Amino acid sequence: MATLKYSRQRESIKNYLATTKEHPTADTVYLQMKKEFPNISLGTVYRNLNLLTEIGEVIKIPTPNGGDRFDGRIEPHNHFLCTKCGRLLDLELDMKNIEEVNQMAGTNFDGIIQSSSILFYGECGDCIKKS
Amino acid sequence: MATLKYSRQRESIKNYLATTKEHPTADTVYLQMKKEFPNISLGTVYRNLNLLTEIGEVIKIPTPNGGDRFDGRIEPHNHFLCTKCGRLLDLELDMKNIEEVNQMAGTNFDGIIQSSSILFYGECGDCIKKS
DNA sequence: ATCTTTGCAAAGGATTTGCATCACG
DNA sequence: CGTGATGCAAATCCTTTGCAAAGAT
Repeated sequence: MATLKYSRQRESIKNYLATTKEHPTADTVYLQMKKEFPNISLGTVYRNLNLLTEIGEVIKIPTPNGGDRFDGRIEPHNHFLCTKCGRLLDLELDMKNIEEVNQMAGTNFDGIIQSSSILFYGECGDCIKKS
Repeated sequence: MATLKYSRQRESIKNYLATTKEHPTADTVYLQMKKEFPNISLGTVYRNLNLLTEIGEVIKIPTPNGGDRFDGRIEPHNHFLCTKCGRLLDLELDMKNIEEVNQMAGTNFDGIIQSSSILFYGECGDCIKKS
C-alpha cells in the first residue's frame, strides 16, 4: 500500500464527517467542501471518501435507493431509514447489545464476523406527527 | 394503484428468486431470464424487480459496493458480506432474536420501527480455509 | 376495448478513471 | 526530486424512462 500523504482536502472532509450529525451523500460532501475549496472536484471527494472508508476512518452506509451515505462516527452504531421522508437517522443500541447480536449470528456460521450494521426501516417521529 | 396483470416474465423472475440460493444482482437475473426469454430486456427485469419489491414478494439488499442484490426469501433473515471475496450469504437468526433487536432499538426512539435488516461483515469460511 | 407489460433505445444519476499538474515529504 | 493528491473531463456502471407494439382481462 502506498504511503499516505497529507492533503488539506482530505483533512477537511474527514473533519466535516466527524462533526456533522447528518449522513451526507458524496454529493452533499462535495457541496460542503466547495465552500472551503471552490475548485475541489467530485472525483477528489470520491477518492477521499473511499480512502477514508478503507482505512476505517469513515463508514459507508448503503441504502436501497439513491447514493451511499457517509458517516464519520466510527463507533459501532446503527441507522434508521424513514420510508416516508427518506431521512437517515442515528439509532442507538448499547455496545453490549450489538456484540450480543454479532455473537448470536456467529454461532451457526463457519466464518468470522467482524462487524455488523443494522438498518432499521419505518416511519420517523416527524412523519408520524404530520399524518 | 393500478391493477396487476399477469406476465410470464414476472412470474419467471419471481420463481427464479424464490428458488435460487444466490443473491443475484439485477444483471444476473437478466442473464438468467435470457435463457428462457431470449428477447427480454434489462428494463423489464428492473421494472419487475422493483414491482416485486414494492408488493413485498422480493427483498432488495443494498450493499456498499456494486449493485443491489435481490432475494426471494421474504421471511425476515439477515446477510453476511465477505469482505474478501464479496460473496453475500444468508445468515440465520431466530425470529425471536430479530424481534428482540427491533424492540431494543425502539425503546429510545420516537418513530415506529417496522423492520430491520442486518448486514454482517467479515471473512467467510471458504476464504479462511484458503489463507 | 382498455389498460398493463414489453422490448428497445435513449437518458439519467452515481461513481470511477486517465492524465497533466500541483503539493507534500 | 519522487511520489501521492488534485482538478478536469471523459468514461463506466447501474438504473430509470418514453414510446410504440404486444399481451392480458
